[in-house]
Amino acid sequence: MSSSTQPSSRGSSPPSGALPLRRSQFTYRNLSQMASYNTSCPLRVIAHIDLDCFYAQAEMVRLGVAEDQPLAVQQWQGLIAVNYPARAYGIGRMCTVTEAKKLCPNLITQHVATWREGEDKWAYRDDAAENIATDKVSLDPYRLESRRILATIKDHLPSHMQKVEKASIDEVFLDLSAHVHAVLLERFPEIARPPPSGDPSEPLPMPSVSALDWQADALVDLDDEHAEFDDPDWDDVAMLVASEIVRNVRAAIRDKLRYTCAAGIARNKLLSKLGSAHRKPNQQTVIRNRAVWHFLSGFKFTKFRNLGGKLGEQVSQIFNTESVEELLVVPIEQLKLKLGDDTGVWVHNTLRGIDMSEVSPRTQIKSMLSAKSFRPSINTVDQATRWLRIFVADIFARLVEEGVLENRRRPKTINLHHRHGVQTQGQTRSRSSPIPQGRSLDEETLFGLANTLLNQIIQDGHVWPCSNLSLSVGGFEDGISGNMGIASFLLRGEEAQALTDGPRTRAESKLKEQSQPPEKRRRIDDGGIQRFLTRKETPSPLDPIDALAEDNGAETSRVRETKLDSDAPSLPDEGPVLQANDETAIGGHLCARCGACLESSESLQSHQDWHFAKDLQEEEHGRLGFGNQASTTAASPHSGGRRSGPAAPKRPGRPKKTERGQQKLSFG
DNA sequence: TTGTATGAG
DNA sequence: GGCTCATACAA
Repeated sequence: MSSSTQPSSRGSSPPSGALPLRRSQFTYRNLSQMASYNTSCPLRVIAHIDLDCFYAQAEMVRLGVAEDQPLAVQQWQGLIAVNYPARAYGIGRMCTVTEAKKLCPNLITQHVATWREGEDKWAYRDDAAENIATDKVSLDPYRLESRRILATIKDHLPSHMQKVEKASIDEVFLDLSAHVHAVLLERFPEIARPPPSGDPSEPLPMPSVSALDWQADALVDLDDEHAEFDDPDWDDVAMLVASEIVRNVRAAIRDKLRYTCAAGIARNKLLSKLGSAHRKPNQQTVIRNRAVWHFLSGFKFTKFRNLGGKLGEQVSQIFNTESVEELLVVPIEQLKLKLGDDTGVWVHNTLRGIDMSEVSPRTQIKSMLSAKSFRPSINTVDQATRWLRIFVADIFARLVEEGVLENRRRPKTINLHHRHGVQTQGQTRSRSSPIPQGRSLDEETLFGLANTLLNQIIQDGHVWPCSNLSLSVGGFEDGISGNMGIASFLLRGEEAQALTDGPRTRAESKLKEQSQPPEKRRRIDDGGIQRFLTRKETPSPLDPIDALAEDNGAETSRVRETKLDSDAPSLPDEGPVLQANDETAIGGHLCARCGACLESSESLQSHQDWHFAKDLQEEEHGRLGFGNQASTTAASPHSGGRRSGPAAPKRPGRPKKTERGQQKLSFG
């Protein structure tokens, strides 16, 4: 196939004879769509940042070992992360500790921190591996480091343009569209002016540069033969700017925290994620729109997000191939027929690198779980109860970090899962119950609830032997900071009144509703198969509560705004472009802050007031830094760890890329 | 609301 | 494999 099968590729590019008056394939409207994070904007720029073998790096930083020191993180007799120096010795995932040591006698194998019955805090213990029967793993040290990294990332983005989604403990997505938009206007004054014709659908002039300076570090992924002859258009320039931003963010993470990471820059989450996995340690990859087809064609689709499991298996069974290229020729009707309409359409789009899913500005967790697999199974209520104590201690400590004590956030439900039988098999059951709201939540209360759930499970019989138990809390809700904060004076009448009625009452509920579209809660991020492009009429006001929340300690004292009316007025921007049938907000008032589409200027104003209030609220109880609260851990820098083991996550994608064409001048 | 499955790191 | 997380869907 050629790039013409690719949606966004410059399908019909004029003969390379350079007419100075050639127009961009993008319009003024497309440009302004960037400012509102319109998911169908063809100039959208998304980045995915992925820490290199995160747990291993965290231990390296904690222990202060040299960068080239082989190190692995051990969990019982296995390895859960291996740094790159160790991988050079052939140490990988499935290595046992002894094998790893044999391969590299110099290897440091640091065991993860553990909770231990009788102790009230997790800690790094020299004898953890031999105490699998009494210890339980704690990943807290990594959660804390994850927060520091997240804060650093946010610190290096403009306070009103931090659209960051924490995808996992060591990954984030950034929607850099608005940020890049601002940089473009600044660097290219010719497009900062309104369209000469006054018509937003007028094409932009071509960028005033004939070649882009992709720094060596930001490797561009190739094209097929001819595409490189086309002059760069605005999407290429946008990618370049984003690549600069990402390079700076990575440098900050490295300089301040001593962590390296890989990154991918592309037009959506799907592609940026594939991009970050493309060149692994400490590098970044740009996938320009014109290179998408070439980049994807070499993949097995089972490498794509959501196709790595049973769905992918099902697809490959039905069509008898795992190749993207081969599946690409299957008509969409065929996909719909075999997979169902929604899934069929989703697969069809995904194979083509089309993904309109939002970068959901969520950095807070929604549930927390503490679990233990019992190597020798446990067989008594007493044993189970003792584990519950540890689970509760673990979870409660984390709840404190989340601000339960200040009633900042608290969970609504508690669940206990149980697995009967041996090892990984055996049926699992669970029981859950609401967590009484009202009074403050303490450790004993939690323990009582957990015990009740345990008793319920026991009553159902078939409990012993038990091979796994896990306790989790979820359904977190934001509370109102006790002193009915500053936020309240911004609220009008009844809302303000309600605020005083007590924690988390109608006022909050109301605000919540307002921040989330009517019907259900809009599915902002990925997850489900369907729902990807199809809809998206009004850009959802991304749950602002979550949005800013986690900017913990970050001293990002934000300043008032309301500004950027400059781009807001571009209001009803809609995205023709991508064939994906998505018309967007029509005739609404867009909030430049979050992309929400309000019906009237009044509601827009009110909505912006809400942002203001929320900001103040956040500012008020500015979350404290995390670094310290680790209190418990005896961060004693001892090095002679134990064994080592397998590797870390992902790996470099396999596509065969023909690197080429990039360098040249920079902006005029 | 409660419980199970799936997918991911 | 073990330990977390998130989400969709069924009961």
